[in-house]
Order: sequence, then structure tokens, then C-alpha cells
Amino acid sequence: MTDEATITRNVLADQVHDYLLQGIFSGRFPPDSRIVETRVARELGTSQAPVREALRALEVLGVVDIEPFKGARVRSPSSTELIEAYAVRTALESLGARLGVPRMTDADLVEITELHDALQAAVATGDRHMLAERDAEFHARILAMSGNAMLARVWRSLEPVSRTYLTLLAPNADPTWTAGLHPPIVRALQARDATAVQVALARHFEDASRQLLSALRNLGAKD
Amino acid sequence: MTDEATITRNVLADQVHDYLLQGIFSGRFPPDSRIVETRVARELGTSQAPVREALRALEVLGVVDIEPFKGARVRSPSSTELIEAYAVRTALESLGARLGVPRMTDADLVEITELHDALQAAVATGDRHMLAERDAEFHARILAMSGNAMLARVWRSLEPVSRTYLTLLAPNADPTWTAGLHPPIVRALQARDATAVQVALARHFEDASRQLLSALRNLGAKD
DNA sequence: AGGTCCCCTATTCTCGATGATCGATGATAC
DNA sequence: GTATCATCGATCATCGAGAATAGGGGACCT
Repeated sequence: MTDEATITRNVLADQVHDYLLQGIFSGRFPPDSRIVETRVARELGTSQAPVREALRALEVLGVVDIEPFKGARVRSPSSTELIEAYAVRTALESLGARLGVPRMTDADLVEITELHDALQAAVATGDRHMLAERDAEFHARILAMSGNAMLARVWRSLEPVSRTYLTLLAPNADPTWTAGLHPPIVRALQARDATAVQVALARHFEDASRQLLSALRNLGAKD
Repeated sequence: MTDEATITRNVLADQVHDYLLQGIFSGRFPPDSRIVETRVARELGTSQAPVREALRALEVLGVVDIEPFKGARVRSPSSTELIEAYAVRTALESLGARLGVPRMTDADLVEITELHDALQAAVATGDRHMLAERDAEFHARILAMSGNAMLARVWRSLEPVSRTYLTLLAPNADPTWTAGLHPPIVRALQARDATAVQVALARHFEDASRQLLSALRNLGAKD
């Protein structure tokens, strides 16, 4: 999975793809901002073609929106969309837990605990960008245990939307509330209790949705 | 959703995209066969660029596989992948039912019943291509009721994989078994019993997986 | 005979240029 | 003063050609 990624990186379009994706996550390309093909091409010293290919891939991924002859702009997920994505994520992770817990090795458990510690450390620093990354890693690791590659792929396709939330809307919210959501999940995993994990995930989702809604309300709902 | 599709059709890349997708579904491009950019371009009277963009989109969709400097070939999902996809599909549809049944109108119910009739008619004719289409429509309609656009989108991204199965592996199996899977779902919907729908869907999944496995075994498992 | 290297072909990948389309700006008519 | 229309700059969409790469077949060496 990872080695494949390092091999595939001889193609400009892929590099541009990563560049843009990272740029979007880091806030360099904020939501709703335009991405001008020629500008990016000049910026990276390439021609338009690879940029166009990358943009088209990003469109399918749901990260940007392309209108013919008008160009690409970064999608800014509406509040409903964010909550919808969270609901789907939870359903997927719940399936992941049901499949994964019976297969979970001790090594898995150690790794997840470590990732959880890293997540908590990120919460402590208050660095939202890193927090989003750690959060993604933690959940992805749980998904990976399921052994269902398709599940991981689908979840991954959903992740950019959720991440946008954490990096862009969270500035108005207190990130420390995230801290409390994950320990129950870890405890349930340590007990190897799949049902408990599912319950913990459901609570995670409910709390996150609630927080999300109130954060959006404070922001002045534009959707 | 549909109007957007008709608007976007002034761009060659999109037309090529549809052309290829249809070609794959119809068996014109069988699994594992190469798709040569220059050939398709000549075939359609365009240059390579739009073809490349279309292929890249199809790759993200999971329909084709692109290896750098080696080209694109139609993905032939392995049996494990198919079953994985089915599991994910079921989880998504289960969520869809839980969200959708409480919102279901009488008109929804009528439409679903009609789609179910159409599905049964397709079973009767034995036309596998049409059967795949009707099956997709039926399930998509249930998903749509949830009102969760993100859920529909994710499900849609998974659909090509499942459809490949019905059109390409089913030749060896008897398609009539599909007929028995759906009436329980419809009945549960008519009773507006979300839990019953979820149970019916779970059964649908189990039966489909079992059929799939035995069909693959007869075919000589290559995965 | 077996293995290694090199060349040759098919195809991908990239580029720079050209045509097509949009949105805004300003001119004209009423 | 307002509404309609032509024009212009910016940007997208497409093209055709040229460099880069993989895979296969033959010549050469051992």
C-alpha cells in the first residue's frame, strides 16, 4: 500500500495531485477559492495537462468542484454535508469494528494505543492541523484491522470532507473536547468487545455532530 | 444531480468518461483488458488529453487501474474484493434504511414498488445487463430516501464494482435467485419497519455472498 | 547452450500553442 | 438614468508533436 505510493511518484499528475491536496488541507487553498490551472502550472514548472488531470481526480474525490469553462474551486462542504459525512463515517467504522475486533492482534492493540497517545499529545499542543492528521490516523488504523480493503478505500474517500471541518471550522471551537471522545473507544478495544466499540463510536459520532452544529451556529449558519 | 450531468456534457473528457464506462459495463472492454489512450482517441476522433483525463477519473472511481508508463487496464475485482464491497454496500444501505424509513412518503413507497416490479420483470427476461441496471436502480432509490446525499455518493462510488459482478460472473450462475432476495425488503418497507428492513438487507447480503462464493468456486477460483 | 546486453517498437507522458468560452467593462440607444 | 449590446482580458479546453519509458527480440559473449 505504502510502497506502491512511493513507486508511483514518477508521474507529474500524481505529484500535482498530492501538492494540491496538501495545499487544501494546509489552508493554502481555502474553501471556495479558485484553483487556476495556468497559475499552478507556472508555480510548479509544468504544463497545464498534469494539473488538469490532477484536478479531475480531485473532483471525483469530492475535494474540488469543476465547472466547464469556469474552472475549479475548492469545495466548501455545507454543514448538512459535514454531518451526513459523519454519519456515513460512523456506519463504516462500526462495520470496521465488527469485522476487525475478532481479528485484532496484540500488536494491533499496541499500535492503536500509541496512535491514541499521539492524538492526545496533539490535543495538548492545540495544533489543529496535526490534530486532524492524528485523528485520521487513529481512525484509519481501526479501519485497517477489518481486513476489508474496500472498506478502507471508501472511508478514505470520505475523509477529506471530515478533515476540512476539523481544520477550518474548528478554529471557532475548543479542540480539547475531542480528547474525551476517544478513550472509551480504546478501552472497548482493549476489552476486545466489538459491541462496546460500536457503542463508543456511536457516542463519538453523536458528540461530534452536536459540537459541529453548535460551532456552526456560533459561526452564523450560511447553509 | 441529473441536470448537472446534462449541463456538464460540453466537455470532451466527460463524454469520453461515459463512453468508457458504458463500454466497460457492456463488456466492450472486458476485465483485465488494456485501454490504449491513442486507440480510444482515434476511435472517438479526439486527442489523447481528454482520454487521459477520463481515465484518471475512472481510476479514482476504482474502475480501471493505471500503472505509470504502462497504461490503463480494466480492473477485474477479485472475489474477496467483491465480497468486501458487498459488505460495505450492506452497511451503507442499512444506514440508509434507518434514516430513510421514518421519512418515507407514500409516493416513495409506490415508486419503490414499481422499481421492484421492473426488477422482477428483468429477472423474468433473463437479460443480465438490464437486471444489473434494475437492481442498481432499486437499491439506489432506497438510498435516496435517506436524504443523505453523501451516503448516496459513497454508495454510488461502490456500485461499479458490484455491477461488474452481476454482468460478468453471473453468466455462470442462475440469475433467478436474485428474485427471492428483494420481496422481503419491499414488505418490510411497506410495513414501515426500519429494523425489519435492516434485517432483510442483511439476509440479502448473506445470500448474495453465498451465491457469489459458489459461483466463483464453480468458475475455478483464481483469487 | 545459457545468459547478458543492446536496440527497436509501441505507448505513455509532457509540453507549448491555438481555439473556445466566460464575466466584466464600457459604449450606445432610448 | 437605465437597459441592452459589443468588446476585451482572463482562463479553460483541445490539439499535435516530441521526449521518456517499458517490454520484447536478436546479437554477442562465455
